[in-house]
Amino acid sequence: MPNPTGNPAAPLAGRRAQAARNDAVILEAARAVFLDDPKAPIAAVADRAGVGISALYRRYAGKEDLLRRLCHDGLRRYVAEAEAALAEPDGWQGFAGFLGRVVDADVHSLTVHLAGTFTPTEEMGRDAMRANDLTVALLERAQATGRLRPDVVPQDVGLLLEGCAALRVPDPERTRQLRRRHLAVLLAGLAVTDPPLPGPPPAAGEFAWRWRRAE
Amino acid sequence: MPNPTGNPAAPLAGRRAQAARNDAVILEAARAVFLDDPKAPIAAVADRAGVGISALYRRYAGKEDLLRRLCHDGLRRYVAEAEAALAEPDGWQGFAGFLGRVVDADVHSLTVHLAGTFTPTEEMGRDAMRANDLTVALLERAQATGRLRPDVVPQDVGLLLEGCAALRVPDPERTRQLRRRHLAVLLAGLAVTDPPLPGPPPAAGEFAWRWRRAE
DNA sequence: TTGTAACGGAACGAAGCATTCCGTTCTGAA
DNA sequence: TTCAGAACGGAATGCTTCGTTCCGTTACAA
Repeated sequence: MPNPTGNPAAPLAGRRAQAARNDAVILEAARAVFLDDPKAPIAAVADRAGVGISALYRRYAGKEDLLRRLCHDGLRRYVAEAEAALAEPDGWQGFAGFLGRVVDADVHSLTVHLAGTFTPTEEMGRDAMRANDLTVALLERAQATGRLRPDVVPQDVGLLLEGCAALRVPDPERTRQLRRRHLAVLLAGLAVTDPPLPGPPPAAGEFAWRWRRAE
Repeated sequence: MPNPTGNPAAPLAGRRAQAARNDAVILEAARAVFLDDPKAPIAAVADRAGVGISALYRRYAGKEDLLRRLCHDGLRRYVAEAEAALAEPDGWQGFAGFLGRVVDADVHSLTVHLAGTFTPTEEMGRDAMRANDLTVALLERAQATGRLRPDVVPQDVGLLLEGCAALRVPDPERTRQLRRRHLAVLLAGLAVTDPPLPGPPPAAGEFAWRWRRAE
């Protein structure tokens, strides 16, 4: 009985409304806390959300459940941004804008840094493959414009994002600015063909181990 | 009595020699372990070194002592590399080569990632200031050649290094290769003046908080 | 008025970890 | 050959942290 008033459009009120709002508050708090420290105790999330621990356990079976949810949300965000970027007419603009938005959203910390702390679902596996396909498409389209150096491979994208995500200061907005600055250097370096990139480029399955559960 | 044979040039032998060798083995193990995980238990260091825990405590008053030593060594390495780079005739080559060697040596993980886990000594403070001065000199010299974009500031160097240090895979040599690849993109982006870097550049004392002890 | 969804937070138990302690081994000088 | 002690291995200790459970309370809905 999701809406006891019988009016499907009426906003929830009273305790039910508070509970619904808590769903969002808790998720947001969890995002902030685990972004800051992937090993943070679950009590820190409750504190940040301003709720008790039981409010958390009412919604998630355990810490692993919450982590999985956060990671999956990040993955979905990545896919959504990539799809939006593919709709952009200019291939290079689409690629560059995509990176900027993904860096801003801190998607990388949500996915890679949390990987290994839970066993992924099958749906996450599918979404990850889709994310990979979209990345390839985005990259090839950008390279087709001639503005993106031809010797970057899809796996490089993840590494670029990781480099940006590593930058972190206490103030989130300042963090965003510094990452954008870092990304600007990287993009300038990607828009140039000389000198070519050194070393064996990262291979397709080279980072799969990240998703294996830490033993 | 460092050399009981009385011969100053004779190599140590027997138990004393083993102990001297252990000094190096332990330090090397600590480096590897804490590079991999700054929060690693001290027992992991002993395991990796193939010694017992007491061999560690014989040499260092506690974990904090060991961490401080490791960090200070990294700082000294940074200073040494910077001095060597200043001796190089070409300003741009000196700068680029410096970054490469510092990335290879993983100095950044040794310093910033370990910061906050111990109270620094005064000597470390002096060395840090010296490192800063050398970085400024290196940067200005590179900019004077016209090959380095004029809108990078000394604090950007630390951020570049941090981005590279974030990349890590199980195999150390592969890690080095991937970081070099990342650095190549960054250097290409630094060698170009357009577009200018966005956002307020990092300020002088903006990262001092990293060195305050975690409470 | 009352059943109950939602909650707050103390309590519990397990795990991890820095440090200490003690018994053992081996060196090197007498 | 003897033996004091440097060097060491690793179990024991005591403490902290953390995930999860449990129970009493609140306030809405009927």
